[in-house]
Amino acid sequence: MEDASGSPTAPIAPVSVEEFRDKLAAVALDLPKRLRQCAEFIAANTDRIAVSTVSDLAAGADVPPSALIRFCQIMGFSGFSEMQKLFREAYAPGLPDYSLRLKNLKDSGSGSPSALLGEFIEAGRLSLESLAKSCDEAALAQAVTLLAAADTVHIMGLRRAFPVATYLAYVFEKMSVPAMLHDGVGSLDHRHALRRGDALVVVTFSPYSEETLALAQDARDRGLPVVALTDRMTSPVSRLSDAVLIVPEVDFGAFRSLSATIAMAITLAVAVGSARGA
Amino acid sequence: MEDASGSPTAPIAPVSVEEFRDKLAAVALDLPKRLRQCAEFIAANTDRIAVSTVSDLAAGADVPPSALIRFCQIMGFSGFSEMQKLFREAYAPGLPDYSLRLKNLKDSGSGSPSALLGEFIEAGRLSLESLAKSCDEAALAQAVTLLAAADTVHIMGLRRAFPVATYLAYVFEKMSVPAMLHDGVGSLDHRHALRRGDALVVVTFSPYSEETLALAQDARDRGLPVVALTDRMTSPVSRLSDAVLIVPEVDFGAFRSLSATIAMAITLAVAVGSARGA
DNA sequence: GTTAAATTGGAATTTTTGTTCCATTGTGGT
DNA sequence: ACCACAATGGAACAAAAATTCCAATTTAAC
Repeated sequence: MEDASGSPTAPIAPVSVEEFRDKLAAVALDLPKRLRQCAEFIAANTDRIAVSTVSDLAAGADVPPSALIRFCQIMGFSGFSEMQKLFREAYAPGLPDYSLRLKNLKDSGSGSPSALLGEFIEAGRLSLESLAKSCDEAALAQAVTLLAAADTVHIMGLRRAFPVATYLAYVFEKMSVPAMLHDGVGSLDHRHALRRGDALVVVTFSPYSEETLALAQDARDRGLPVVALTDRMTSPVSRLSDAVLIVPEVDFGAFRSLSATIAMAITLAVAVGSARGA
Repeated sequence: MEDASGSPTAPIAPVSVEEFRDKLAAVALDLPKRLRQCAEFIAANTDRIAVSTVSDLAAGADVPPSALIRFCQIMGFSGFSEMQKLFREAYAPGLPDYSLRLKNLKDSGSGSPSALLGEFIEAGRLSLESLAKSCDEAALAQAVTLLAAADTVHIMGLRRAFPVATYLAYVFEKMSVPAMLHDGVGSLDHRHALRRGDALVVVTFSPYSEETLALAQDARDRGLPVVALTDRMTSPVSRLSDAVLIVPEVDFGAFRSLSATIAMAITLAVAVGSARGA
């Protein structure tokens, strides 16, 4: 800790990408040759820092690795690793402590209702962000195509998937898409409602209910298109479906915020409605 | 190149992220437990492969590092490093900020399903943020108190509120809270199910359905506590309720994402369940 | 032109990370 | 109940990366 006041360059490390750029611009001007090369190369390739090694970047800047390290220290970091950390965290904000967050969620479950609400809001927000990143566009497009071509769209989902199923049915109706909601009441009574030219949407999360899987199997046997809205790619409906939409929902114990699932459901319904030209 | 034909799992490593996803979906289905955990975690966090170490990812998937390496080999790579290389090369710093990315989504292909999904995600996120700010803690606490003291909790909500009502019913059941879901099928048949000592939760949004309002009025006349989950302070249920929970849902087009409403519903149910259990 | 200070390159070292291997555990079939 | 096989976890190992250090070189000052 000898840099308390005497160092020519400020010893405080940037804590954000913006601060980093500012400091870089400030420092770059009066720097010896090799270090300036570092500064210029880094300025031009800031985005590569997160995924490169010291030697990669050093080679790119045409300097020895040690020079690059020295540059990092001038920027205020202890070394390259610490600098890289900044960029790695900036790339995936919020998600690194995913599992940690769930733990916090459980711990604070016994607190006040509004604290609980805060946690569920956070869970929902995480789910939505995650969905934005991991959405399989091809599968979504495929699902829309299949459903848009169907005569009647059948919807099946029980237990915690039931709210989603009812919501889908509601929006389909609003969009003038012929849709039928299957509840599990009279066991498999409704399966004969599936006719040639129809399509089936199944919504199911672990633990996957037998009735839902049975209906999907039935539809598949008859050659009808099946679209699945589920939680895991290894869900048993995957092998029964022509399009599988994975929604990465953040659970709290047995409970599911459904934010991402609802977003996916409404998207599906509206896109299908539009595609039909209704 | 010794992998020409003999290996049980296809030995050809993906050369693009798309190929990777396809292959992942193909192999994930028949995989033992730990390896499946790997597959699912990787599927949900594909974007973090480029900037993480083996132990980071293994910890996230809750498996030992060796299992993750084995998974990489099953995917056709020689090890983790080779797999990571693919993602480091494909690394595009195109998503600096979440909200910015959504803005781009709106601007670009406003007709495609994934653009639409972006819209709904954003709407949901805004709703959740808004709820976090505007939550009436006193009303929430009051609602929990009322419902925790009730014998049976009755739930009513139609049309677009119906999914929320079914969700509430589901979570109450999970929390061992005696609950009864009123659907509007046989008109007002169920109103006699409301008995002394019970409480009612109504969920209703503009335009407020007559049946829901009627049931709330009925409960109030009989002196039963009524909790309302609604969209406006000026909603007609307000004057009929002992606790009014306002959820500021952001609409997109004619549709309601329900993210904030679901978050409020699950909070209510879990808080009531805890209060009763304690 | 000589000397002192600063800068540089690269070898040596330390730390971290990735990979392999084997003993233990679990599972399905006779 | 036993055996054979597959899967698993973790310790030992190997590889690679980051960091330090010092001798060689350059630059600036007198």
